[in-house]
Amino acid sequence: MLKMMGSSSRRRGMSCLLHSTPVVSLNNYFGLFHSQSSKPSKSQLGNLVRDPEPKSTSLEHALKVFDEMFNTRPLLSVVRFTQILGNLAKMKHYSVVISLYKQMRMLGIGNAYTLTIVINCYCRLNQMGFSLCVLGQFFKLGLQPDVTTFTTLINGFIREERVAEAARLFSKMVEEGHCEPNVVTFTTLVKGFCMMGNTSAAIELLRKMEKSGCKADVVAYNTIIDGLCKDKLVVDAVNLLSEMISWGIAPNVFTYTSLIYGFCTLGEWEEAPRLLKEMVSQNILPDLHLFNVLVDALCKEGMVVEAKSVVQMMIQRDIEPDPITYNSLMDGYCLRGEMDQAKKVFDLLVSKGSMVNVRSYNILINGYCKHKKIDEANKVFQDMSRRKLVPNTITYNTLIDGFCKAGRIQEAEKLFSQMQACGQHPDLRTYAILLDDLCNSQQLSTALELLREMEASKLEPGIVIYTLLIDGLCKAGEIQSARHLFCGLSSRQLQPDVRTYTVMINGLCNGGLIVEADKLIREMEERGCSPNVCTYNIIIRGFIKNNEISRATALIQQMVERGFSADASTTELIVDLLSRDKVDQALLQLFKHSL
DNA sequence: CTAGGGTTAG
Repeated sequence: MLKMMGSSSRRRGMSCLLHSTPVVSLNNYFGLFHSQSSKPSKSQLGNLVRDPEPKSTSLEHALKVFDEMFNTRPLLSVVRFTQILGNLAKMKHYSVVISLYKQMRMLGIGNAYTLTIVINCYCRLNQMGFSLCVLGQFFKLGLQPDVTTFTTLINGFIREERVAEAARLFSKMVEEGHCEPNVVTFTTLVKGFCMMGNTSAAIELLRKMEKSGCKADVVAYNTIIDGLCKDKLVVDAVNLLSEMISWGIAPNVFTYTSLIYGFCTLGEWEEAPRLLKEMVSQNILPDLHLFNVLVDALCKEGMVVEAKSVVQMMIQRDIEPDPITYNSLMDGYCLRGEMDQAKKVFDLLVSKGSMVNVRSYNILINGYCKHKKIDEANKVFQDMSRRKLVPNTITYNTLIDGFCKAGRIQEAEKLFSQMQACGQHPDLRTYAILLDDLCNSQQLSTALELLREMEASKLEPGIVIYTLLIDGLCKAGEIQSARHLFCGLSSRQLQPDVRTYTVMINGLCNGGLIVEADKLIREMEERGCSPNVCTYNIIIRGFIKNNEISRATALIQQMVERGFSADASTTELIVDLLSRDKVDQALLQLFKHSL
């Protein structure tokens, strides 16, 4: 049932192919850039781009320079040291920066810039605790953190999705008079609000920033436009585009990437070529990142042929597709079940040097699992070690799920032990997969044991896990235990969500506990959790089956009023009811309206 | 010499 109530309802795979023909023809995508003539020859470019190890060479160089600097007397200026640290940080050698800084500190070298770089490195390594320790060092060394330091810390919290703490630090910085936020500080927090899906708070903050005399720039607008597009509020995003242009702020390739993504996920395919034309006419050239977004959007809707034509176009424009491009394409083929094509893309990645990565493997393994080719999936999994690639938690979860769905529980359990032995930690999804399977095969005591194992480990089972178990218990007829688990949620600081309520209501209905089910659907509403279409269908079916016609009628009315409609099996029950003349004309009328 | 924006898998 959990599957039926599906979480992210993003349309995937075949369904859309059946219902919609792509609006945009290949010619539209191809024809776009024909006006642009001069292109550099590509073979040389390709060689340049594939410099085997640019990172490590400059890393070695930097380390050598640093070593000499440490041994030079008198010591060189702190600025020289800090410059190199900054460059290493830009090359993402965060832990290297940190260890070099520790050596610097022993020699007494370091200023506010140095410390800010170090804070940023800890943030990038998701080590906010250490970032805050470095903030403490400012005061110990008699240095003042500035707006950049605070912005870096705010960004660190946001990277860990700790948006409330980010906002608190922002206020603290202002209220305690440390420093005034600038456009970067505001934009950082705006991003945090967007990440939480609170785009209206993000826009409010943008307005507040402008009122405080701090002008928005292209990055600030891009951040909000992107947030809106991800929330499918593309109309609002386009309005902000007009607004920024009216202020004389020119959009760039980031702006267009977000907008194209937004329109594509709405299925408004004709907008992508239009926007591409519009940007090219303003001399903004699409880059690899933008093309990757387009390829992925097309693939997610099953339009792999079109995606492939975009890839052709990239190559024509001397933008080399990267592993991300090919991984998206592969996933597109997997979604359609065209596994031979997916494998071809995979082989292409392999042939292009070592462009395959763990993610490529995960995509292919998932494709095989979803199309019931578990042995193929297993073969691909075995192949990873030959390429010295280490399977991660996602790899194991995918394959474990595949084995479970194929009814091969023993192999699934073997993999579970193997992942722990290999040091890949099971996460909440791992447990969800196993619990779901144990529930489906009625092994409830094992499931409860696994729950206890989770509770004992560092992983805190979330509401999803409890919902799975409540559902399992209900289906096994253990309503009392299910109810007990449900009631215990609040003492575990967990809020039931719409699925938890629905699962519990379903259990109560199946157990004939109609009054209690009726009470629960009211209670969820009172607690700010509205029933969805699934909840209504389940409870209405439950009521009809228990011959509670008047309760069912009331809920049908409520459901219709809220714009939901009955699904096939509920409809069947209602039609049957009507044919047996069990209900009054009012319900008949109501039901006609709902169809 | 330090901070902010767009992409892929369960």
